[in-house]
Amino acid sequence: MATRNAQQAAEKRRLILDAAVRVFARQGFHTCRVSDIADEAGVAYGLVYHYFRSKDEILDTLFLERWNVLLEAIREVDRDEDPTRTARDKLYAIVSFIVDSYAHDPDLMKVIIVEVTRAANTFGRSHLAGIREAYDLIAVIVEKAQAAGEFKSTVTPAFAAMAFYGAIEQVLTGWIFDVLPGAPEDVDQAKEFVVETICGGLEARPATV
Amino acid sequence: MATRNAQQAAEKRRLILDAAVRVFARQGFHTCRVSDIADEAGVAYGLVYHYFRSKDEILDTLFLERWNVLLEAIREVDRDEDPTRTARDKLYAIVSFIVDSYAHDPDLMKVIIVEVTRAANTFGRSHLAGIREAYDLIAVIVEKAQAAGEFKSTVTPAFAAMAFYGAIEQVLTGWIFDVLPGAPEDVDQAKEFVVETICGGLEARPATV
Amino acid sequence: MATRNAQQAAEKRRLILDAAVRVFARQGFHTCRVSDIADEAGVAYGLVYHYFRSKDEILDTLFLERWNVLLEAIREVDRDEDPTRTARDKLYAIVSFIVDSYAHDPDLMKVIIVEVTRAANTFGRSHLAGIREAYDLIAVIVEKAQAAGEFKSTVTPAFAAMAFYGAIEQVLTGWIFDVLPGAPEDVDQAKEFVVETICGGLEARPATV
Amino acid sequence: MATRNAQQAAEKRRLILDAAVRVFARQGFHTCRVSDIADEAGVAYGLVYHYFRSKDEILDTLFLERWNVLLEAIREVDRDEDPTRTARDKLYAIVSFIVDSYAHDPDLMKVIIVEVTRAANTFGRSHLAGIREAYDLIAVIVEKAQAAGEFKSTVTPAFAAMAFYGAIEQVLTGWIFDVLPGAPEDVDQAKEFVVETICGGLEARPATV
DNA sequence: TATGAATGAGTTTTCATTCAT
DNA sequence: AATGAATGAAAACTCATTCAT
Repeated sequence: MATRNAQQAAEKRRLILDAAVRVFARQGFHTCRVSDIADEAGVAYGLVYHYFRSKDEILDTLFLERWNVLLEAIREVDRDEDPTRTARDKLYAIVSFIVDSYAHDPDLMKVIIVEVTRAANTFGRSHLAGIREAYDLIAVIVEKAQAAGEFKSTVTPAFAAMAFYGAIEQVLTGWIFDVLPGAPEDVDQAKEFVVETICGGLEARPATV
Repeated sequence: MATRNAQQAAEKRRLILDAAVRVFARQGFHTCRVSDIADEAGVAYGLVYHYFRSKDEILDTLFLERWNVLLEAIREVDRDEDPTRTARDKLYAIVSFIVDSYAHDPDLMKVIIVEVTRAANTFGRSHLAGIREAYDLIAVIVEKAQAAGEFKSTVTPAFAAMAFYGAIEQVLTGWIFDVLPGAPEDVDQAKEFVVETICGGLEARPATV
Repeated sequence: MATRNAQQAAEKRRLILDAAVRVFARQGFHTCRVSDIADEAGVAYGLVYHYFRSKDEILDTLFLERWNVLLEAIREVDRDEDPTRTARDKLYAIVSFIVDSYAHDPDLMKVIIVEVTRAANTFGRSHLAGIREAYDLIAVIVEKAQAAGEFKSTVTPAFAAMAFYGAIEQVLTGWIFDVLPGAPEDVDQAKEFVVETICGGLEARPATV
Repeated sequence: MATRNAQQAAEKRRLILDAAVRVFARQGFHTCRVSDIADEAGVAYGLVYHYFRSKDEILDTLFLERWNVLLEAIREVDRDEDPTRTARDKLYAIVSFIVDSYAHDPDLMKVIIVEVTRAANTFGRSHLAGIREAYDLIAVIVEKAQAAGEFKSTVTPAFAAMAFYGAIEQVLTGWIFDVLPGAPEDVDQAKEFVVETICGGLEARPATV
């Protein structure tokens, strides 16, 4: 019985979180009201405050839920000790995960990027540690590849990580803003494009003998 | 006399704009109050509304002023018909301009990026045309380079432009968030780094004979 | 339970409306603040906005509530098909209703007249259709009386209606401004006075043989 | 020279007053801004405050200028000791003056009526003495007519004066609101209509033998 | 757990009035 | 006399959060 109720409660909570994603994506965190979330979820106003301490906590929850999954995915990639796996392949796995996340739930990724990751003054600041960890994990991959000779050492790993992550986020932004074609095949191709651009570079290679 | 007054008025207006940059950079657009701007500028509350219709208009003005300069700079690069000038060199000129803009007035660039360029729900949406123009101008450079054989045609120009611009903005974001070293020499080196990463790629090239 | 709450909510709404009547009557619509209404009602500031979208909406509500009752009363008089009922009697019923309304709630009638009916630039303009309907209904009574020979046809019905209604409103204004004696017996007598003046005229009739 | 300047000053003052009439009539006293008046007059903002202490003072000036002329006109009518002149004739002279005032400058009469005469909470209150004097002067005419047997004594003079004045103001209101035809011939006819209604009454008189 | 009424601090914006030139 | 920039008090309205039921 208690379990039953606990489960129902968890479902209501999820209902509110999912509604919040749609509302934040549509109107933006600052522009929407708590009542918009309640309306979207079809629950009473006050119930939102039964499950969450504040409006901020909803966004925090949303971000952390997803970001921890992302971090775990990157850690998993990094943990792989298969010596035959290239850095390019690892980076591909990361773009792939992020792009698939977007394809699966564009609203959620939009909220995470627009309201947290890129919000230098508000949520970005308070989640900096978590965000930074992603950068660092990517940097480690680059660092190892440089040590192994797969990557050149012309740029610092930290910098390379930022360029790589920035390219990904900007592509998602392109889809969000509708300035980049976002059909399913484009989304898939984007994974290759990012890796090819960052790893292979845009320049044509001189013919090798 | 009239000239004198007009000039003084223009200076007051500038005073307010400059104060707004500092306040927006420090507290964020949504979090600051109009009175913070007035206080920072050392003028009376109402004077802000004498020169600007609304708080929004201040940010719009700030963005447009700088963004038009940026667009003009990119157009200038694009316009250059010197056949010996490589695309890599043109892209370098663009990163250089943006990075120098940041070095010259970090607060202003922070505001432009954080509050406009990356604000998908509010100002970013309303300035989309201007933002998009920058992407398009960069895409044209890539397209020409592909046609000339300098760049591979593996990725679309539009995509390449996003990756390039995203890498730049992420580097600035790194400085803003203080997760990337931002000493003067780092700032200068970043120009090379971006171009080297995007044009040359991270991967070590196979030895050419 | 829900009924209980709905009823209590309706009572709070009424509390605010009644408080608004007193405040508008005392200070005038433009001169009072929303906080004055909240204070007078003994509720929190925000509650006013929980029940009404704006300060304007409060006055609109107040006006419409009462004016619709007035219109219905006039329609009722007009609807009466008793052929023995004179136009003078019908007009008496109308003055009577309006004057009794004033006697019953002077503040409300003051607000309606001062802030709506006579406010040509603001609320009067937006409620013109409703106000006009009252004039028209009165005009119809006059028209019928003219056709039946009870009234002379020297003035147009529309004009007669305005003169009649204007006389009434001015009497109320006299009470509001305290330039006309407003004791209970005066109020009662005013009904006769208006009808006698408008129907019978001020002039002494030549002796009839 | 000084005279010249004084005259020019007087003209500027008049320019502002005339502009204020148009602006008050169009937007209403409460809704317009002092800058609207300045713009309409084509003078600098601050000049309004050179000639008038406050926005209120402009309306006060406008009202008093015209109202004193009106009072003088009524006094003149009253002063007339010609024993053959009927009260009906005197009342006709008063309606005539007011209606002609409206025909000559509708905006000014609109402002006086809407913003002062009928504004029980603001200007009406402060100009009550002047307004009341008009009522009293009319009442005296009625009183004398009653004493002379021209008018019946069924209603008090004060009451009759209010009914008479109310009918006039309502007719002007009808024109202002555009619910009564206001062509030149209608305006002229209205004079007869008011007097005929108030003095002769609406009812058909029984045939006299 | 669920509801939605109640609270009141906070913020933008307006605009009459003053004042330096 | 004339200008219009400068001042700042005032007020409507918003909305996150609390609370009684």
